[in-house]
Formats: sequence, structure tokens, C-alpha cells
Amino acid sequence: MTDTPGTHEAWAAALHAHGRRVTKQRLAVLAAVEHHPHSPAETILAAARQELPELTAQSVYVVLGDLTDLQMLRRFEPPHSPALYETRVGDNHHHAICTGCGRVEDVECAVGHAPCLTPHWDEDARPMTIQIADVLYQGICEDCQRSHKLPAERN
Amino acid sequence: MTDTPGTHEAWAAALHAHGRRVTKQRLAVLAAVEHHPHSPAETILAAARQELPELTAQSVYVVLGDLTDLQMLRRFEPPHSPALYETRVGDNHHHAICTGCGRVEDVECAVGHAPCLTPHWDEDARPMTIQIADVLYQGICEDCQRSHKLPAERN
DNA sequence: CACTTATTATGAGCGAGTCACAATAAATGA
DNA sequence: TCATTTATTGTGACTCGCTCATAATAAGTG
Repeated sequence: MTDTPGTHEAWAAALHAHGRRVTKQRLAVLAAVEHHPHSPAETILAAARQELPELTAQSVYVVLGDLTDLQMLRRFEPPHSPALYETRVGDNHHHAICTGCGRVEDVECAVGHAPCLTPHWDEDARPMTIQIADVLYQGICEDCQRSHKLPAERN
Repeated sequence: MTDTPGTHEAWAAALHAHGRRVTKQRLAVLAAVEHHPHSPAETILAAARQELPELTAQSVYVVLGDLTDLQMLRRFEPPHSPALYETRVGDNHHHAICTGCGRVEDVECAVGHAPCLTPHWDEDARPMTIQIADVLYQGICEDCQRSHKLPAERN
């Protein structure tokens, strides 16, 4: 049993399963995302460089993009923020973001799979076949509320 | 009665009510957004230049940002797309975007006001006070489905 | 071990939007 | 009506997040 989730062995197996080569760059990126959920590429790069100092930013972008396409990572893009990545995948959970400090919390999806909601179309709308319903909650976390911090420029 | 919605007079009155000066630039931008809902700044600029050719891109950004803060416009940012603007405001409706062609349709909000959903927090999450629940449906419109168009690079 | 081809590194470049500051023009009052 | 004040717009440089083309490298294969 070499596939305890979150280990290099487990990631290596998953990469294999997707027909990808197992490189130290990919393993470093995966580990970095695992330990820094809801982080942008820049943070992932910094974290991954702890274990692989010669890693470049461009490689991180390439790897993140590819692993997202493979569904090994999930990407979401809050307003006024670069894209954020996480390893929690396949449960269609949602996110809440604090408009004061930008902190992100996971929110359960009651349904557990996509789409968890079905749209009520306008009368004059041309309906689509919905695959995903992404929900982004926006609010204020306790800390920011206490410090009367206002939404700054975040909209 | 000078405030039939969508007329220059109506926009002028609304601008006044918000303590803003009534300029031809703002009126041109508002009219452009009205006639091109779900459009990016670039499209708004092109449309507004029909009636005001000397308008600059930077002014459009400033005006759009300010009017959005005033809640006279609503902005939303689909993945891999510049920000889109619309004049339909205050009803907390949602959006559906086609992953094939990027077309956007309005979707009614059953509740009608924000937040229309309440989050189910993770056990270890630090809850926030939620103000808005933004829902973005992603799917495929009939046209793209017929033409077997795949999600291209849109994620 | 050599070789093939995926992967990563390098460096230029792009789209969308922001910033600082000068020019202009709405609103106000004389 | 005109002059004044100050919000608004225009100009041009610049940033951020990310992509693209191409060369160098290294993982997997026979």
C-alpha cells in the first residue's frame, strides 16, 4: 500500500494513471498545493522551491494548468484575485471568501456532486445543458468584523 | 415623468441621486451597457464611441468601476474572461455561461435577494457572515452542443 | 545504456486593468 | 451670464498574472 493520500508515492501513482511522467517538479507542486490550499501560483512556487529551489514560475503555471485539466487539482478564480488552487477534488464543494481579508473557507455541497442546483431560466432565455453550478459565498470573517475592516477595494 | 428606465433622463436622475455629475461620458457608458448586457469593457467602449467617438478606454474603466461601486451597474467575472457588466441590478439574479462559446444567459434567483443560499460550514471552518451567494452555472448551449463544440481552452 | 519524446527552463510578449498627473468641463454662486 | 471650483476625463507609463516560442533537460522505453 503505497498510496496513502498526500504522499509522493500516491501522487506518483496518480500521475502514472494519467499517463504523465513522474517528475520532481510535479511532485513538488502537488505537495505545495496540498500544504497550502486556496493559494495562488506565486505562493505555490515559493512553497515548492523549499524542496526544489531551481523550480521556475513558468513551470509552475504549466504544471498547475495541466494538473487542473486532469482534475488532479481544482482551480477557482475569486473576483480581484489571481486563480487559487487546491487538491480537494471531486466532491463539488464550494467556497466562501472574506471581502475584508480575502481568506477562503471551504463550504460543503449538500448534494456532493455537480450540478448541485438547477437554474430557473428567464422566459426569453435559451437554456443550456448545465454541468456545474459554482457557488461563491462572499461575506466578512469574524476577525475583519471585529476590526471594523471594510471591503476595501475588493468588490 | 422623465425617468422611464433606460433613457438618458433616467440615468441623469440616478447619477444626481448619487451625487455624481452628469457627463456625456457616463451617459454614453450607461447606454452602451444597457444595450450590450454581459459585455466586457472593450465592447462597452466600442459601443459608447458610436455616440461619443472621443471617449477613451481609461475613462470607461473609471466610469464602470465607479458606477459598479454605486450599484448602478453589476460586474461579474467568469473564469478566463475579462469582467462583464450589466444594468440589471438589485434582483440578485445569477448567470449561466456556455463553456463552448462563452455566451451568457441570465438565471432567475428564486429568493430574489442576497444571500439566496446559506452555507453548510465544514466542522473545522471559521464561519463568516455571508452577504452574497454568487452562483455561476457552467454548461453547453444548444448551438455548441449541436456542433459538437468542445470546451476548448475555457475551463 | 542509448534513445525518444515529454517536460522544464529561458526570455520575450500580451491582455486587462491601474496609477499619477495634466487638461477639461459640470455645477455653483456672484 | 460669467467666473470659479472641483469633479471628471484624457494621456501615457506601468503592473500583474499569465502565455507563447524555443532551446535544454531528463523520464521512461527497448
